[in-house]
Amino acid sequence: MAAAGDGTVGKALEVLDQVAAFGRPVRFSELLDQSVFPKATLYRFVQTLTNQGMLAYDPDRATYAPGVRLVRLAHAAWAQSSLAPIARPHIDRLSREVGETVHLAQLDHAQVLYVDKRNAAQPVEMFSQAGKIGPAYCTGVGKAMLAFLDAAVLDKVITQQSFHCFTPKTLTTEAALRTELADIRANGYGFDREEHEPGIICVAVPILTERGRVIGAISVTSVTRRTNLAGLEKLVPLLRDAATLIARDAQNWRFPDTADQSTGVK
Amino acid sequence: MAAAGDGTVGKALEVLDQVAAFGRPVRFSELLDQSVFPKATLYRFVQTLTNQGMLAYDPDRATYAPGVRLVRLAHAAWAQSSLAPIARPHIDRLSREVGETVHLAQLDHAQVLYVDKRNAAQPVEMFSQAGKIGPAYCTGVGKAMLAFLDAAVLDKVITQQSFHCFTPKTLTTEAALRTELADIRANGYGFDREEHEPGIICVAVPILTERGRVIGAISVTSVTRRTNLAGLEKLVPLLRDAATLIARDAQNWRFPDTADQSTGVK
DNA sequence: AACATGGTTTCATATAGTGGAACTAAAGTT
DNA sequence: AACTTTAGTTCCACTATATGAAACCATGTT
Repeated sequence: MAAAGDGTVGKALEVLDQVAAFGRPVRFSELLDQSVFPKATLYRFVQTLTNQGMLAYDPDRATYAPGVRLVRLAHAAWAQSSLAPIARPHIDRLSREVGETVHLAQLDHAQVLYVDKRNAAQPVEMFSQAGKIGPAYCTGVGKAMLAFLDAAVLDKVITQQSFHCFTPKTLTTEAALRTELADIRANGYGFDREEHEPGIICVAVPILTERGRVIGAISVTSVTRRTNLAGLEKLVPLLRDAATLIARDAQNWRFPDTADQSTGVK
Repeated sequence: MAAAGDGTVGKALEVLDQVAAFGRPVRFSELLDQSVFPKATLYRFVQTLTNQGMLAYDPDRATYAPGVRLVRLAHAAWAQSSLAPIARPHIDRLSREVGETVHLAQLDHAQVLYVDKRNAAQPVEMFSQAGKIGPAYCTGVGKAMLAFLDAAVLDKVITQQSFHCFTPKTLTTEAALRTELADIRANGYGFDREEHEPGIICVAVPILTERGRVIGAISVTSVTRRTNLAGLEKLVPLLRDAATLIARDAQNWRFPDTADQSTGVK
């Protein structure tokens, strides 16, 4: 679990996560039911978060939902610390070249966070995709990233995997996963062999800094009726190129040294 | 000011905002310089926020930036407590009808937060637009929302306006703004008369619940070389219709009562 | 009128945050 | 190489702050 040991702040953020996890506005009592905190404590957290704008209270329905302040903060996060803006041109090109859906993901805690997605055919549907999360142990991008983590970090992250069985092909043991990761590390790329959803396969490569730190992963997704693993494997060079370019750009990315910061909406 | 009196959590979030405000990765010392907190305290906050994923630490450059966890949370915030998903079809239609840029905004603290934008010509560029903030006292959407706030709330919000002068036409006094707001309240719509940027004008209407609570605003933006205020005024009925429909949908919006919450990335 | 149910406030207690100061690491200067 | 400065991290005694049981206040229910 995300270190709940970070004192009061950590606990408050836990509550925030809890609200977000509901996926819909929740009543205080619903939160209370599944909360580890006693009534009064939870109440205070919710109050604090609300008048901080991290939660939004709907007085008509008496419900709480993640607040709009998060949207503002996320804009900054997405623009600065996600790879999305840097990777955008490369993702675009890759998606055009391969004619399939391309995902860009990063690790958030022990989960995969999709920060961008390009669908060959359809136009972009951003926020509805960016920000979504998925399991690390049974997705292409997830495994590609895990494979290149430091041993110590990996150990911690692995303990946090649910190993829930989504399909008959899902890897459900630590041992199986570790074997797979070794493979991926050796090859430099990995597959999702219908481990998360039946009929859905993908190839993924990690995005590594020069120092070898994983900063993300990209993948090309397809369906079994259209192609197979061998078909996807042919795309590896393209993926690798894109990943390399993204890593390079990320490395060189320097932020404007000075300049006036205006409020910024054109 | 956003009640900084919310104990430890409030303080930590203040730090988070501070980092986000930089608009680029920052070093610890830079934060310290402009922080109200003593070194050790600030240090602990930054630590906590970092291992909570709210901040991301770049070891190569020794800098902090808003973390990816925010992106995940924002996804939930955007999907649930912003009007964007509900408003989307109406914004789309409006933008097609008027052939101009349409903005959807909500209030965040005392600022305007743009949660969606539809550009008649170009395709959507989501995260790069949603999440941006702007001043309330000199934008169409801002004034439209302020005009319909409760007196008490408005008083507080007005004290938080900077009244920075962006153009010769910017309203720079509380009195001027209050007069303007009275007008807007009477008419049900308001203009931005190049108050924020020269050459940029817009009409805006508030989005009101049946009970009369402001929940957001929409605007149509144009440039002076293409049209004028009278031209924009003709669009008011269309805007009003859209706003009404959005309000209705927001009112009726009920979230799935039960159903299994899967991890959810297709 | 009695009784839930959902939400808010109080208050004594101790846990958890605070911040001055001391320390270490690394970079710059003489 | 010794010496200073700057940036980042850890210590720890002190007390401000968070805690949560319990009481309380609304509403709606039987």
